[in-house]
Amino acid sequence: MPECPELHLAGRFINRVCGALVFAGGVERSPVGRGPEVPFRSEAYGISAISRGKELRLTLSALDPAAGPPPQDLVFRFGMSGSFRLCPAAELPRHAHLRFLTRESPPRALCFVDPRRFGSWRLGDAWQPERGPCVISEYQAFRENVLKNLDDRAFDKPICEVLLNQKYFNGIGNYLRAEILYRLKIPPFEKARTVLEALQEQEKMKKDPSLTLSKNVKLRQENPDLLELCHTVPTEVITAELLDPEQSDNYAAFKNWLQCYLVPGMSSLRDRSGRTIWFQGEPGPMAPKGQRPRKASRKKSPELKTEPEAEPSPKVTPRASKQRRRAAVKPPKSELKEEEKEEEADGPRKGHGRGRRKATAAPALPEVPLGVRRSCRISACRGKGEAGSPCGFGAHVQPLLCERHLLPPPEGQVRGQEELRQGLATDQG
DNA sequence: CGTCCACGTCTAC
DNA sequence: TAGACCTGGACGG
Repeated sequence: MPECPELHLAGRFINRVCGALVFAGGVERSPVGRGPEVPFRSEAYGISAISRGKELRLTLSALDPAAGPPPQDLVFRFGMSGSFRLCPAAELPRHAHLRFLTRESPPRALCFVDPRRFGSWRLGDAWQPERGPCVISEYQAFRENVLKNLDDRAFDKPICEVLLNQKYFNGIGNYLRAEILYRLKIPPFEKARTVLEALQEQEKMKKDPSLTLSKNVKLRQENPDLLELCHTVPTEVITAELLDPEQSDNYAAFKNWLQCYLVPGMSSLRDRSGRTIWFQGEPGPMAPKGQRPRKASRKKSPELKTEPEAEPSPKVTPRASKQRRRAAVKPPKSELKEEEKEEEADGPRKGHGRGRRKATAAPALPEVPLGVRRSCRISACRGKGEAGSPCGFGAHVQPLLCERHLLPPPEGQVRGQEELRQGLATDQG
């Protein structure tokens, strides 16, 4: 669960739940984990955590500093699927790549779980130097870092792409960028510098000395700018406790909170790095060409078919071509070995084993009209009792949204922001 | 069964 | 600026 709210909540979880626990022994690492062995061993140690943007630092400290080893720091990134869980050491979840064992009997394990293994850890206390200040915990520094560097070529890009640049927006990810831009109805492919320079102007107005302090505060709260939202939107997720690491199978509140990302009725496009940006309204001047905004509808393709959608340009989306190529070029390297290792590392599979795909020489297809891929893959309403999936909230989003909004919004008409306001803890009164 | 898609970086043309 | 790196859920045939 990997944008700054998830990292922050993971840290809070570790401090609250593990703060009272005593850990013992060495740190276990699965052979496929994307990080080094941890050279730390103590017969009684504690674990504390702190997050910064999309990184999380753990500190292992012997309870008796005089007798034990010196403290060991570790900095994690969660990739697309990383998380921390505390569970009985005898029932490790699959993909628990790093484990800290408690001294209890029976012991439990604090696990870094990461099915896709895009996450990693490094030894030492250093944050990744290229990453900017945290949008949550270092708001002022974050803001200044952006506004002082608007001449950087990085801001030549569309705002939606710049929001993923961790040098300036450490902690923002794909769902947050959509939610933030949506609150201000900023076209995602407006040039970043244009958006942010305008913000500098507003800055001056807000510093108008004729305003009383309280009026100024009110003005700011009622008219948050883009950079403020980069702080308050993720903070909403945290303070409203939408994502509870102890209830990792319950994404109900979070799904309910999303106003734009994955929401039926919203449009989406691929940005220049192939990531899906969700938005409402105009895409903006720098929108990639050859792609038409796609409406996410609750229903699946049949009605889309009726719409004549012959793609005028033969252009293929980057993603499409990418995936086709991957399918075609599939040289599995020494599979058996990998499979065994994974088996050992991640424990027995729960369900039906899915045999590895053979390298079927799927021929590289010629370009396919976009319309073919255009159909909405968001599932239809399924009601609540759906079994929880081990990771990812995407699969859960739809049912809940449908619960709340029993009817889909008519095409083209989207719920107003106010209607959706959740009265979350950002109001400060 | 196969294809598409996912909360993120990295590095190699 | 494409891939590469991965697993697994949803969906279509």
